[in-house]
Amino acid sequence: MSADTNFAKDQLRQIVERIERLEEEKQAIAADIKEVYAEAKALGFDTKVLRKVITLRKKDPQEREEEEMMLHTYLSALGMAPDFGEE
Amino acid sequence: MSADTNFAKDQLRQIVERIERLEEEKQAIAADIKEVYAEAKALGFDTKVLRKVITLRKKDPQEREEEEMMLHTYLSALGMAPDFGEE
Amino acid sequence: MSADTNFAKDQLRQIVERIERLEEEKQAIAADIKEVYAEAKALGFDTKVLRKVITLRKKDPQEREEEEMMLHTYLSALGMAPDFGEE
Amino acid sequence: MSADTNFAKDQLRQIVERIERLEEEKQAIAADIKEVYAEAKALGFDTKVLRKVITLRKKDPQEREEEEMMLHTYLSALGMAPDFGEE
DNA sequence: ACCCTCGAATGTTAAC
DNA sequence: GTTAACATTCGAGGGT
Repeated sequence: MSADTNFAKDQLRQIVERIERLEEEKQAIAADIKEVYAEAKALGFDTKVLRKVITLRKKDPQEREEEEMMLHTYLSALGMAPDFGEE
Repeated sequence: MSADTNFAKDQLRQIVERIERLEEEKQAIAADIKEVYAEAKALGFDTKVLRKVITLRKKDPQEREEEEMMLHTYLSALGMAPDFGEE
Repeated sequence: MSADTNFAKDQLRQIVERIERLEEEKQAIAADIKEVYAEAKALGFDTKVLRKVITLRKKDPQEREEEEMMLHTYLSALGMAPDFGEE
Repeated sequence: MSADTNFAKDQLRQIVERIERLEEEKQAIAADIKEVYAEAKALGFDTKVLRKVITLRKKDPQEREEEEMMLHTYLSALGMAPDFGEE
């Protein structure tokens, strides 16, 4: 088997290892998150609602952005956007 | 081969056919939607922005609901929700 | 506001309506598909496998084969090839 | 407002912060993984196949085999079994 | 204890 | 070719 092929093999092995290592870390963090929810539940919080809170807080900044875009939206579509002239 | 098995085979075949038929229809509609976007583009509309408009209009009713829930959210989490007492 | 702009507005409105109408139809069909899977399940079929069958039937056999070969190559490089040894 | 409620509020705040912190970390790792795939691609590897390799390595061989068997059963019923005839 | 609904994660495909 | 939207799939959580 050629040196090139062996080289490629080693590269592949390393790539796979790196990915698997990172995925383990990701899973570990996911487990931590689950744990926090479990604690919250033990403290009497409603986890379903808690998840919703997290989701909403995540989405909020996006929505602001989108609403801003919404203004440009119709204006652009109607050829009235400030930046674009009639072209 | 038993009658039961043949019966099962026929059922499977019918199920697969129905699903494939429905998926074709779904694809056809998806194609129609693409076409409308293409027309819109030809008319000078910005399709990216158009997609955003559609998305936002879809989300709006949901958001209202979610924001309403947001109020209950913290209240529930803090044991202050109207429905639940202190338990 | 100019006549042109009003015209553009109407166009936009119509486009949005057409897209939303089509998306509703698409959703309806998606619901039908779900229903068929539910029926299949009630009849004792494994929906997961059933989905795989549908997927397989969609794919081009040749492409599929090429992917399989490449997969085998990678697995071999990692010493994980099934059936065959190290070659 | 009661001391208890204030206490609950603080707990809630801390919980939310912890979760959000962990989710950030998770996202960071997800970004790292994407990066490794990008590198692999630059080195000439097929990322699609690579992802499949990773997936395969994760799965339990036994379960995998059972699924394969059931898949074969369904495909046979549809006259699509590979390698084997109608039996 | 099981099903079922929901949200997250992945894989695919189209647009630019 | 790269990025982002889209559809599908997988898994966890909650309800019955």
